[in-house]
Amino acid sequence: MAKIIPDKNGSKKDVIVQSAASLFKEKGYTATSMRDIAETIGVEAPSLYNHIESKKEILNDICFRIARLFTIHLKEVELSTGPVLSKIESIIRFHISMMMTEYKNVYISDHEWKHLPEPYLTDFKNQRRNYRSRLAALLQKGIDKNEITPVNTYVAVLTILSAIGGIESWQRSSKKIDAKSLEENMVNILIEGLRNHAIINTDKKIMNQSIKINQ
Amino acid sequence: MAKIIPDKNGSKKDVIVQSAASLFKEKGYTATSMRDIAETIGVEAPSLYNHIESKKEILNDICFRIARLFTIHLKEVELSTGPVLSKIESIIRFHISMMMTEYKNVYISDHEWKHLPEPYLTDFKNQRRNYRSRLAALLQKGIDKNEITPVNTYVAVLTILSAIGGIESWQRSSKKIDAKSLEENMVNILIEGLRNHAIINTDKKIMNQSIKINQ
DNA sequence: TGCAAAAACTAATAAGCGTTAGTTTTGACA
DNA sequence: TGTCAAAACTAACGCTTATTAGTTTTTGCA
Repeated sequence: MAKIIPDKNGSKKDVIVQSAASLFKEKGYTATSMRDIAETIGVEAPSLYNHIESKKEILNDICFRIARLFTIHLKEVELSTGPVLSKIESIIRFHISMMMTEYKNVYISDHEWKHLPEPYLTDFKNQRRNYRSRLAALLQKGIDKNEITPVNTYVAVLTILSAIGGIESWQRSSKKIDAKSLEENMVNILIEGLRNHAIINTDKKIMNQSIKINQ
Repeated sequence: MAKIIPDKNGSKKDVIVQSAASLFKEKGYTATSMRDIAETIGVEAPSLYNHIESKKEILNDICFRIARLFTIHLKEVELSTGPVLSKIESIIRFHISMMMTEYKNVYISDHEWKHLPEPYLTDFKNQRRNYRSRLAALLQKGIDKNEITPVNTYVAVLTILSAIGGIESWQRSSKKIDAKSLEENMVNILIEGLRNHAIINTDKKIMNQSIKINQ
């Protein structure tokens, strides 16, 4: 009789959720069965229900935990001081670091949220819309201050988010290119794409200084 | 007794494939049933099999048709003359125009290819790898010629492709922003992010001229 | 109009799905 | 060691799946 071995947290549920996450990422939520999840853990499918409510609950846990982490960081950046372009850079770097440390879960949150059950689906979509609006507002402030080149903020937000979200190999990045270099390249392309290159030199010094997160 | 009304091509299969595409885009391939597809057309599920081989064949048709269109265009660009940055711009604009005219199908080709059956899955992945390699080689040529800022070409390719692929609302873009402005904003962010801003002024004239596609 | 082919239908298949019920095993503690 | 709850198990439910078989209807043409 096999059993679920708890992780360092002591939570058997986390073992199930993270095993499921691997399969959701690889095969998609719908194509992954409870029997698939059970098999990778080494138990029978009904045993999972001693620890979780339903398959949908697993997806809920993944999507909302990731959404919360992003929202918390955005709040911190909004409350910080410094040039707008540096704030944007901080957000970009946070997204990249999330891709490094939480790749599977971020991927699922990005690609499988459609299968969330109501009313959670509506809630999730609202949170996402809210996040993007606030990011767009930040960009607009940068444009107003001549730090960022005049651009449609709606397009810019989606460009940034999907560019980062689209890199498939953040987690195994050591193969083709090391993580730090991956991050610097990506930040550079996006930040230079947004920077207002028409400004005078004295402003550049201001723009390149980094923000201070208020703890 | 309902029936399938052929489109202007005269092909009933195309009606099935495009109806399926709408559902695949909305609910995902696995979550879409043959009964779902049949219902939107107004027939019973088994009737579909008079025109198609299987559900998998539908996905195959969609993914490989889109892949072919991109490959054809890339070949044209490779055979054309002009500055590399203009070639890249042409590719970006083609991707954007594909998002406008073939949104559903491009989305499926991007997001549902995992469910292709072997050996088509392997074939598709090879085609995609090949496409990206050739795009990276093009970028490298631009870097060598000082048109493009030195950057990891692997990262740049994925940044470009996923940025374009990630804009979710190309087809209903008229709501928030018109198509032309969407395109110009996106091209601007990406091209400026790649441009080598350290070069001298006389080079700029060359870089801004457009390429000539050899017909 | 009559005939053949195309294309629709109904009924049914075997397989797989998430989940529940009821039972047995396990592990921690008295 | 005996007890009790936690957590595993087997069996099965009701439902959905893609697809096939066999039949009926529709369509295009002589």
